[in-house]
Amino acid sequence: MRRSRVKDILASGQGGPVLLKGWVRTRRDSKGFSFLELNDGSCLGNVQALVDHSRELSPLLERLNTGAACAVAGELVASPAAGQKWEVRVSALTVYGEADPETYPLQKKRHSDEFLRTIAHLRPRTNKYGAMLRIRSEMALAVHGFFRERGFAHIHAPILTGSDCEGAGEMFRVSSLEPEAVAALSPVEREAAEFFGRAAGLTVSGQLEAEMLALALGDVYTFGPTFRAENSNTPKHAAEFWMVEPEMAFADLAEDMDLAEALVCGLVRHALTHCAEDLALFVSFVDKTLMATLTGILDKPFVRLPHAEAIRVLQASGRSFEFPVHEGSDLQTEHERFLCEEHFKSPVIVHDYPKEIKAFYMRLNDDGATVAAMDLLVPRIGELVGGSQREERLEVLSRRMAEAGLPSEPYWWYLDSRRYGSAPHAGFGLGFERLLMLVTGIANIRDVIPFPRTPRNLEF
RNA sequence: UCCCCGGUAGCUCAAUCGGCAGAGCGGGUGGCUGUUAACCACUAGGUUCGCGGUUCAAGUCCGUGCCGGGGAGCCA
Repeated sequence: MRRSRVKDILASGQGGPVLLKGWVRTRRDSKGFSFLELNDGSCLGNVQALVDHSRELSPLLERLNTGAACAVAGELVASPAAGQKWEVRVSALTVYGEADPETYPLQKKRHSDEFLRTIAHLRPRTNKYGAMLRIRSEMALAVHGFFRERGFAHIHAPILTGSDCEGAGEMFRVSSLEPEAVAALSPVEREAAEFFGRAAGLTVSGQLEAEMLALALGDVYTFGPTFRAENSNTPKHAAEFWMVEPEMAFADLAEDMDLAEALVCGLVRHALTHCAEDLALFVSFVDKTLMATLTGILDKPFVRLPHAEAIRVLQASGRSFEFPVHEGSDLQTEHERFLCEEHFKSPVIVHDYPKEIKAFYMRLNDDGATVAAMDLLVPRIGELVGGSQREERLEVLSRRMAEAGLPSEPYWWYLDSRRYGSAPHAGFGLGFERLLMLVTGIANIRDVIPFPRTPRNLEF
């Protein structure tokens, strides 16, 4: 007999013979029989199983404590008691793996996020992390669905990269050489000995490669792991995270903002319609205002305002910020939060930043002072998306690189795309984990990644 | 990396002015009941994060290291 999933059992319309395999969430003993509550990860809910203290079943039942893995076979019947629609009358029991209650860390009680992080290998068995991981999976599929519907090609940007200076952040070095062997080598010898014959690292962004493919396939996107060796110790930074990076040929900044807004709204809408049960857990136990936040995002168009206008709003607010704002200054976290959480009470897209505070590849506007960049800010998270129209004019791009102090040789292939058939194009990066934080209300990025990598944390 | 806060039983926390180490939950044992965060009784459980110092006496005060959280910067 094939095993039934809890999800299907709970939704089934009729009883009958059933085989269920899962992990014991709790066991309640009565005189003569016990209740087992089983979860198999297919959904938030459990199925209650009724086990008689018969001569055959009792010895097996005693081995089934919270956390143990087992199979129950029996009859699915309507439950006579309140609390559940169905229950399984167990006729046969198999114990796959016991869980010693003296040492099994998960108890039938609420645990702190901090404690659960120390047992990241077991926390997916809790309601909260199970729900988060199901939503994470569903959101990843929704990303692909969103772009597929719009005719974007999913492309795989390399994870190993030789371009050292993409400007997005500190890069992890990758080498196949033994550290002891390297110590004895001169820089030139080392380069020759390296696997790639040159320094290599983990990608900090697939953007440059995505641009090449957008200039061939039209509309493309990458969705993959990204690595930053920044010593960032905050609830919204991780050393390894997943980023969604669309890139559109023949698109300008306005179309870029349109896409970002559509993507965020599309994903939020998808969560509301496809993850309702798991989302309800976060509404009850993590963030009471979550529903209002999510529906608020869908309610009205995002506010869009030029950077200079944002500065004026901040100056006119009468607020005394720790970092006073002035023309040309970058927005601090306190400013971003004020704009979207207090002033507009809405997601805000700030665009057309002073060129001095943005990357070299962003398209220089006609004013010569600003670039066609945009940041999408959302309540609580801050920057969810960062993007721009790219500089497609070879001369301007070369000049901007020189101004930024970047050597042009390593970028010969990037510049080639501006030499041959260059075209306007635009794209952005969306932090997948930050999106999950937005959708679930989870406050720390370490809790939306199964095995988070942050400074000094590489266990599991 | 900087600033602030914290580290006490398996977990969440308390411990007054520096004066005998405590509770709830979880675990174990027994009881009871179609139970459902079950309930009742009993019970075991401690290098108070490490190192050094002050003191008759340190969980408590001082120094230092490690770890965790919050804020900032960097950004997705």
